[in-house]
Amino acid sequence: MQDPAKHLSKTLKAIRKDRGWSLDAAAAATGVSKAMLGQIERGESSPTTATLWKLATGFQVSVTSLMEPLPPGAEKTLIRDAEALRHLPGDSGMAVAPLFPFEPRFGFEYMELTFHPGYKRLSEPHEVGVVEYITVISGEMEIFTDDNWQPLKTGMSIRFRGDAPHGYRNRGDEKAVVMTIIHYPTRR
Amino acid sequence: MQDPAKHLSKTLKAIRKDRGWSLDAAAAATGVSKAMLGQIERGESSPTTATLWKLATGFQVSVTSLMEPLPPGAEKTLIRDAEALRHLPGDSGMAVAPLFPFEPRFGFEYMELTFHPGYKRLSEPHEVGVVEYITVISGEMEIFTDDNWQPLKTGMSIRFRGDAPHGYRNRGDEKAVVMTIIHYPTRR
DNA sequence: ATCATTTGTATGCTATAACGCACAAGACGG
DNA sequence: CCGTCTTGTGCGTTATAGCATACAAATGAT
Repeated sequence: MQDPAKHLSKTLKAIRKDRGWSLDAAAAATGVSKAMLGQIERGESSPTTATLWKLATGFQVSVTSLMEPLPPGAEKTLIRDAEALRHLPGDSGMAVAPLFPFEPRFGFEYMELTFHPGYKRLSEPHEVGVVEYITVISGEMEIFTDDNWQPLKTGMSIRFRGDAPHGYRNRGDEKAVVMTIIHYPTRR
Repeated sequence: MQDPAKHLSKTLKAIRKDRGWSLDAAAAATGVSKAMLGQIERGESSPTTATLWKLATGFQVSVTSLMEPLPPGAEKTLIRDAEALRHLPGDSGMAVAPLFPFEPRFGFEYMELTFHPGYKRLSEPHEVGVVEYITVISGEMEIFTDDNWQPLKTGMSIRFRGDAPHGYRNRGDEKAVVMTIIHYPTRR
């Protein structure tokens, strides 16, 4: 997040110009007076949430896009090798390769997990609203969710609530490798 | 989006109560007077973007979470089998299995791509702010980004801008399978 | 019980968001 | 050159966001 006022004024004007709208046209579309629109664009006024709402709906954009400067820049290409990142935390039986850690602007983390034969773990519910994605890359495993164990073969994916009791286990005799996305709602 | 006023008042109070803060404590943390805080929580006042900013930073949450009602709930567990979903669009040489299509509240789509030997494709830049993640599940391939071809072996991942010219090719003699996440910025 | 402390709400006041209208600068055609 | 239209900005008024303070109800301690 940054200073919102400057961002708001700039993007608002940019959007309007992009559509070729005059202040009058924008006023008609949003229900906000053109005088106020001009002041906001010039940074002389900081609108209330009510008018912010009118602006967003009138322009058909999200409130977020008006408030949060989206690309915090520095969008560099990143390359990760799971082989190099993989490590065994504490108890083991499982290895984790944190490919792309959580970043607020994306809202999720992305990693590779390896479950060795016999591994089993029941996880406490996370923060409310968390959603987990799992794709089985090799081997087979089972996910506990909605009160039963769900078998997943290679190539299968599952999406389930992370804020409910859930678990992972590998009852096969070869290791299971999965890709995991954990999406957090509230921090976005 | 919904009526923001009610959402704001409710969530603001919920967050404050969740932390066990009094109006005084919240006022100290945010820099907004407790009288105003009370009015906002009661829906009697619609704050300006400036104070909305103070609230978000003081409570250490995103502006978005205060403005946009997040998950409409009903988070059912979903299971996808790439084998069943996989299909070849048009020209072919590539197969796509759309595991989890785009949903606004998550902000990304998630799919499996298969590139057959000899496949090559240069992609036009997408919408600005788009970021792509690719993990090579099997085989090897190359990604064109930042003006050169980046080789990726099995197990390697890359993250790059989708709003710049980029491409995919498979110069090996076995097919390459990758998992792809395409993240869209604040699209509505 | 009584007093002190902490809670949220109500009050009066100032700053400013928001409106409608009027105005000045440029564009275009006559 | 002169109307006429469109653009954005300036002005005066009203509505309300925002603050500081005072107040009433609840909580707690002795």
